[in-house]
Amino acid sequence: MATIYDVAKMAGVSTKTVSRVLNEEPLVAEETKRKIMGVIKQLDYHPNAMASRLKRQRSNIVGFVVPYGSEFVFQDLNMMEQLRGAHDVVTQEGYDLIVSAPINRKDALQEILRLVKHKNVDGVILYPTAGVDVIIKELEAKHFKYVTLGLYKEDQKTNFVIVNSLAGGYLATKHLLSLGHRRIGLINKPNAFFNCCIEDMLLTGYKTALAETGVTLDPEFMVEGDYTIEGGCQAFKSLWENSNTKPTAVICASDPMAYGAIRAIEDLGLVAGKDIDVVAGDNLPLTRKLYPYLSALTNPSYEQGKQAGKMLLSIINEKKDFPGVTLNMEFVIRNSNS
Amino acid sequence: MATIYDVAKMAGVSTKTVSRVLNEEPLVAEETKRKIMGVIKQLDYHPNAMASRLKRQRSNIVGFVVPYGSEFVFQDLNMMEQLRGAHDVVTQEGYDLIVSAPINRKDALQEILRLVKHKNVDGVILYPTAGVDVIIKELEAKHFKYVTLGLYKEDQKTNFVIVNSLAGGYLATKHLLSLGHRRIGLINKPNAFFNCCIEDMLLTGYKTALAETGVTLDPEFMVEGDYTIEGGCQAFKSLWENSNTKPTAVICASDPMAYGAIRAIEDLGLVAGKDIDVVAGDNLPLTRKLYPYLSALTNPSYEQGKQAGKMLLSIINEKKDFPGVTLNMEFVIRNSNS
DNA sequence: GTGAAAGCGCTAACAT
DNA sequence: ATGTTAGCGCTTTCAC
Repeated sequence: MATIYDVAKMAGVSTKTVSRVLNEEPLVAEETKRKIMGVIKQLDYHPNAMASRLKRQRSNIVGFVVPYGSEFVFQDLNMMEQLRGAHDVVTQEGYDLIVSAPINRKDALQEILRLVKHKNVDGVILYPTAGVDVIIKELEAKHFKYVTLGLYKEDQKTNFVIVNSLAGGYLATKHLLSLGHRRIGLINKPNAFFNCCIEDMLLTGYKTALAETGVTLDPEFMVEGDYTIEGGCQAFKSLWENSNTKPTAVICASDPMAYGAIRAIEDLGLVAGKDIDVVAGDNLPLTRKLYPYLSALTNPSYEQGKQAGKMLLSIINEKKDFPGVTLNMEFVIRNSNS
Repeated sequence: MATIYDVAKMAGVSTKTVSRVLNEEPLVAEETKRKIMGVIKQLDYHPNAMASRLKRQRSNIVGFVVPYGSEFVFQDLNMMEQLRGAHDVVTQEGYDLIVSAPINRKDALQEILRLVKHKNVDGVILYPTAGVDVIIKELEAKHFKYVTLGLYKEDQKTNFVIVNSLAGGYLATKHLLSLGHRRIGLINKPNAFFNCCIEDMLLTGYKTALAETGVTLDPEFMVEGDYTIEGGCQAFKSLWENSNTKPTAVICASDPMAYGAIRAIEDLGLVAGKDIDVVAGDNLPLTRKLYPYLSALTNPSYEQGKQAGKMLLSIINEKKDFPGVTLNMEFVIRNSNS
């Protein structure tokens, strides 16, 4: 493989001049430049990234570390959307993206440190999970760059991108109320799944809308799922069995749980979207195709990943923290009477 | 950040000895080793990956390049399964995985060369798409390492992992025949989607099974989808409209097409799995959860990714090509009368 | 506008 | 069993 020396020699210039051309620095005579470019093409020369990284002390790679193991992750379409958003924005800016999905939470924490301490990456995007606060303290002490998808502590002010579901929850509930529903189930996310410390805004929106309309809150209608299809199915069934007056509609905090709820509804011999109105929680592309009639909260997970990637690059380049960003969940009404 | 010199100085040894300890070479006295380990811990020293890579001329990173843009890719669960398989096996072996999903095919080809020529990665996993043969020729000329997921030319002998759907297609058809079906639709993959040059084994299996049972092949029952949900939906509808005697069962070459077919069936007021038997083409985890009653071909995409990753590492480490691997699609019967 | 030489942090010959 | 020294291929002072 040709090196910068070969190019320099053949062009009859110094390596520095070649380097200048490579890095598009000014102050190179047009002619020298043309000549060098010619030699580069002729030798099919490509600067060795490893060498320039060592010298620059920059890998131009960012890491995306996910907890819970690859099995979970690559099938979680929301996470994939976040990943996609991060991928798109960092590759756009000339960075590469390393994806790492260690098998369990403890490994994930170690993985973050491995990537960063050995200078494998210039920064990481990570999820707040139990124990992550210790890791982040260490990152900060050593000035390693990171962005969290969610809050890792209540008073986190910087370096995060989160989604607030308040408006979504409110609008979804309002919508169902306006359709005449008075017994609205809520299959919520588990109380401490990704982030341990933010208020449950979906629930708040739900409660607010009910209160505004003068509908009394029935604890029987609020259950927890675990974000999965099975969880949604079970949750709906327990909702149904344990409530004296059956719900006529249900809001699910995630799309997979909505899939599960729909299956549960069908198992009861009812028709989702007709006998029981269902609102999905993410509005994934897949959902729009599988159940086009479903009204849905819209989880901006792609945008979240994108913002996180963008923020991480800013943090890396400007060597300072950035204020956190909060995205809002929206709500999309679709025709439920298909 | 501490360097190997700091460690060497503090431990009162040479950098080489520290290096020996780091790389777990033998021939280091137990005591020196212990002392060095102590210093390493004390300084929280971590070898700089960029430096060792430059010296070793190895990045310890492999690339996974997907065509068709991130939007397509991160929502394609089969591709994600392949990615997951590759991820799991390469991370296990101490490599990192760069995922790159350029927006169009032409970019993807350039992306492969970029990753490899600049020594960003030690090798790439790639898909055979139109034009890839030129790229691969270049890779081979420069001894860059690669593995293809599919065949990029008819007579490819090495460095690929493919899935043969012959047995799956045969068994699926046989199964439907044994249930009494005589008019079996086939929603096949488009004639040249990923790989341009392998025989359509699914079709062969289908035809063989029909012939064996003495059922005459009806061209009306064979349509092409485009791998997507919408494509499957449309394909089933055209199958239905254009056939004089309607099919009573349908085999879909991919899971998303099965989802689409099911929607089409429902749109006709029929019940999938009862009025019309549906066989899905991948048996993705999601499918098992969404439509648990569906019999399905089983696309070993996770295994495919794993094998590809493994093969790539072998190619990198042993500096020679490896014979291609063919995995078989299997067939899983589930209860269709739910 | 261009070049000489030092050095990023590690590993590998080749000593001893 | 351990140390010395010379790079890996680039970028970067600083000088001209």
